[in-house]
Amino acid sequence: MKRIAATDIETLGVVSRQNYLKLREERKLQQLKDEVEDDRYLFEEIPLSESEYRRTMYKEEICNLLVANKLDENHNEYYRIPEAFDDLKCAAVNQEKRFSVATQGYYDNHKEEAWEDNQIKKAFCDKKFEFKREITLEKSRAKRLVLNEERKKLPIYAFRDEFLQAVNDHQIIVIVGETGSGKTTQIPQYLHEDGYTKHGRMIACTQPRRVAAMSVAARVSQEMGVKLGHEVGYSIRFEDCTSEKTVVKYMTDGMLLREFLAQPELDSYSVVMVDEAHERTLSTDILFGLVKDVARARPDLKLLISSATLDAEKFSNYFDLAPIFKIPGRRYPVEIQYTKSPEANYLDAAVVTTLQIHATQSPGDILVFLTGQEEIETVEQILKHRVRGLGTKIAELIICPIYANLPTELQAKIFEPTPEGARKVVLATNIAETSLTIDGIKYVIDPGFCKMKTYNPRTGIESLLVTPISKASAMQRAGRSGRTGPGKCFRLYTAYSFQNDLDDNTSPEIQRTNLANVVLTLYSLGIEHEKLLRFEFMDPPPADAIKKAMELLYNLGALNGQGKLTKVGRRMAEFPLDPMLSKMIVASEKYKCSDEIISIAAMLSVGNSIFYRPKDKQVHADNARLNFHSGDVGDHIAYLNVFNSWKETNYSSEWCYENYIQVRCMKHARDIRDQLAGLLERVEIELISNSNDLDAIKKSILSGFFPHAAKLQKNGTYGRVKHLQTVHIHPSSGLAEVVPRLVLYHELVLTTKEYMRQVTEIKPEWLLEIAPHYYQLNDVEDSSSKKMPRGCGLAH
DNA sequence: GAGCACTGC
Repeated sequence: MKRIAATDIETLGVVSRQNYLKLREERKLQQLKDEVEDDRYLFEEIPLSESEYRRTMYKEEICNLLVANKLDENHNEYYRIPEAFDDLKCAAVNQEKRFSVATQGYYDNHKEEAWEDNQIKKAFCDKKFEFKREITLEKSRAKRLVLNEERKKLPIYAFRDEFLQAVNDHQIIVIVGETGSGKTTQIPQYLHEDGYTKHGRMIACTQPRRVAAMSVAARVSQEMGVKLGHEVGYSIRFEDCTSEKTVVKYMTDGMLLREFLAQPELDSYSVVMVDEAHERTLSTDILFGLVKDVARARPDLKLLISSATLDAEKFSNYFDLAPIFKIPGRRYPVEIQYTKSPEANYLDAAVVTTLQIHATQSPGDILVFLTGQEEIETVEQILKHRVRGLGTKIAELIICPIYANLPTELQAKIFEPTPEGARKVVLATNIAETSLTIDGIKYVIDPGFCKMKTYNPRTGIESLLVTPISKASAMQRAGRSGRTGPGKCFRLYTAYSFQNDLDDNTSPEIQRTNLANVVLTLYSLGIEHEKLLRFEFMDPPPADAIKKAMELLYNLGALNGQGKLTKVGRRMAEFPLDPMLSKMIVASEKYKCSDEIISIAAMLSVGNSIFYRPKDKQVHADNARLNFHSGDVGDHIAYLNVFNSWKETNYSSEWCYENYIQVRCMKHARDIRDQLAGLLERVEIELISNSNDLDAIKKSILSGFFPHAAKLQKNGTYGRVKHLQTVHIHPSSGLAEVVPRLVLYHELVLTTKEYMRQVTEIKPEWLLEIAPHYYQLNDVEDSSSKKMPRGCGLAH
C-alpha cells in the first residue's frame, strides 16, 4: 500500500494526521460498540437462554480485546480467542482492511467524497439497525404465540387452580417443585392474574444468583408480552431494572435483605416467594427469620417458600407446619453407577472413567466434577497425554476446563456446540453444580469431593478444605446429566459410602462463616441483643460465632455498652461490606481521605484474583505487580496505586493486560467504588482526597482493622497482638521481604501455614491512639525487651 | 517463597 508522508497529509489540509488517527480510533470503537448495543437490544426483546446470554457477555469482552488491539500474534497466544468468534475476528480484520482502503480514498478524493462516504455509512447503519429491529419485533411476536402454548404444557399448569386456592386458604406455603416444573416463571404470573398485584403491591421472587434473576425476569416479561423493566422487572446490585409499573419483581435474595433496611414490614409487597430455598444461602437463611416475623405482623402478606428437595418437612416445621404443595417435574431418568470398592486416587479414577465412557458409550458429552483449578489442570494434562497415546483409532475428545477464575474469553469454550463425531469433556468445579448449565451433557463423573470454606470463630481463621459432598449435592450433580435426555452418573465411591458416609445435606453457610456482617444487619433492623439471641434461625449458627461478632462490633464502636446500635454502627450498616471495612470508611471522615479509602475498600472486597498469574509467565506477572509497591508502601496502598493507575489510563483494558491484572475484577472494583461513593453521600461523609498523606490513609485503615495487628517476634515470625498465635506474611505480599516490626493485615488464611494476606506497616503509637480501649501500653512494647509469652518461644 | 470452591450485598 502507498504510504503517505506526514507532510503530504498536512498539505492536503484535510485533517492533521493525529486528528485523523484519533477519528479513526473513535469510529472503530463506535462500530464495535454499536454491534454490542444491537445485541443488548436483542437481549431486551427476546429472552436469552443462559448460554446465549453468556455468549453475549463474551462477545462484549472480545470487542474490548479488539479495541485494545489484542489480536496480534503475541496476545493471541496469551488470551486465546475461542473459535466460535472466528466470524467476529474476520469481521474485524475485514473492517481494518476496509478502513485502509477508505483511508486511501479519503486522501485521494479529498474532503467531499469522504464526507459522502461517511453519509452513506451512516445511512447504511441506520438501515441495518431498522432492519434488525423489524426482525426482532417479528420474532418476538411469533415467539409470544409459541410461549403461550409452552406455558400450558408445563407440569404446574394442571395445578393452577388448586394452587391459587391453597394460597387463598393459607398464609404460608412450602412448595416442592422439581426442576422443570415451571414454578419460578409461572407462580408469580398466576398470582398476578389472580389479583394479588392490585392495590399497587408487588410480588417478589428471590433468587440466589444475579444471572437467574435477570434471565427469569426476561423470560417472564416475554411470556406476559411486556417490556422488561415495566410490569416485570428485576433488581440486583448495581442494576435496578424496575419502574413504577412493576408488579412482578425478581431479585437476588441479598437485595431483598437490603430492602428490609428501608421497609421492615415489606409494605410494597403482597407476596414474597423465596425460591431455591434449599440452597440455604446466607441471605435466604436470614430472610427466613425476618419474613416469618413479618408474616405474624402482616396477615395479608403471603409467603411462599420454594425448594427442590424432598426435605420440605423441615421447612414446613419451621414455618409453623405450613402446608406442603408438591408439583411434579419434567426430568429424564439418570442411571447411577457406583464403584465396587473405594478408589485410592480419585483423579486417576476420573481419567480412566472418562476414557472408558469415550471408548464404549454412545455419543454425549461428559461432565467431571473436580475440586479446584489445580486438579482441573492436572487432569487436563493427563487426559491430553493419554488421548495422544490412543492415536487415531478413537474419536476426538475436546477437553474444556471451567472454573470461576478462568478468564471470561476462555470460559466461552464450554458453550460451543460439540462437532459431529467428537465428544466434549468438561472439567468443572462446583460452578457447574448450580451456577451454570451446559447443554448436551449425558454423562457425569462424580468423585464425591468439593472445597468448602470453614470458619473457626475462636481464632477467626477461614480455611478452604477438601471435603466429601452431601447426598443432596450428589443428587444435584447426577441430575446434571439428565437435562436433555436420559443420562448416566458414575460415582467414584461405593454405594455403601453414599448411604453411610455422606451427610444428607451440606451444612448451611450461616453455620460456617464469620457473622459480623449478619449481626450488624440484624441490629440495624432493630433485632438487638436479647432479641438477636432469640432470633429464630432455621439452623442456628454456633453461639460462639454470634458472641464473637458482637464483641467485634462493640470494639469497633458499632455497639455501646448497653448492647445498642450506636450512630457509628448505623452508618456502618449502610455499607454492604464487612464491618471492619465499613468502619474504615466511616473513620476516613476524620482523616479526610474518604476518596482513597473507598478505592481501597472496593479493591479489598473484590478479593484475591486481581493479579493474573499465568503459569508460564509468573516472573513477568510478579515484576508487574512489584511496580505498584515502590517505597514499601504496603499492600493496601499498592491496591490504591493499581486502581488509580487504571483510572489514569481511562479504565483501559489494554493497560490491565500489560500489567497482568484481570479486567473483570477491576471493572467490578469500579462498580463497587461507585456504589460506595453514593453511600458516602447517604451517611453524609464528604468525598475528600488526601493522596499525599499516606499515614492518614493507614490510620483510617487501622481504625477498622486494629484487631488485626501482628508484631514481629524474636524468632522472625509474627505474633498476633492480644492472641498467642504465630502467623506469617504471605509471600505474595509486597512486605514479605521487608519484615516490618508491626503490621496490620486484612485477612488470615490457613493453607500450609497461617498466612496474613494484604499487609501494611503501622506505628505502635497508632494502636494506642486509635484503639485505647483495646490495647494497653504493654501490648505494643517491643517484644524483644519483654519476656516471651508462653508457647511462642523459639523452636529447638 | 506460595496456592485461592461458589455466591451475594
